[in-house]
Amino acid sequence: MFVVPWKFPVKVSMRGNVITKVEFLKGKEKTIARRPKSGVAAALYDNMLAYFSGERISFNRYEVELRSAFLRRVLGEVRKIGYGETTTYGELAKKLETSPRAVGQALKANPAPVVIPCHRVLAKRGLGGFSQGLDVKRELLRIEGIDLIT
DNA sequence: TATAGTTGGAATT
DNA sequence: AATTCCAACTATA
Repeated sequence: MFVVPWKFPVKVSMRGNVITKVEFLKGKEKTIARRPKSGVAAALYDNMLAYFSGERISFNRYEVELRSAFLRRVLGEVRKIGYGETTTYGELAKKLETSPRAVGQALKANPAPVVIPCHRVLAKRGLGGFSQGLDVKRELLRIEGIDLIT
């Protein structure tokens, strides 16, 4: 487990080389940022720092622990969304032949925001929701240069 | 199994 | 613009 310093510090939990959880602290908890010495964790830490400073980073090579097959299906599709691009719940639902609501649920259950870019999935009108807080979602979109209309 | 709740969307008033 | 219905999935009892 390690924490990446940012506007909203990011806490990353891992088991081996697999990411199990990513969360934003938003100043609620106090955790000291520290950098892993080596391995996948160190690479991820560096990638995150670069990402938050505006570099076009892809986290697709990192493995994330996903419980259900449905979650893997939906989030797998989400990971195909490129940097700076967006899609909607409806689009995903159509592609996966499911309902927009089910997609929303899967995204809410996403254990690793940022690594799996669920923030690039918006509602058809406006900007859906975000389990870690909408302020975080807006900030992430802003970093990638996506302008919100509403 | 039954039921209610979801980061939605479309239809209807 | 506000309300109502729909759909696929999950969590809970």
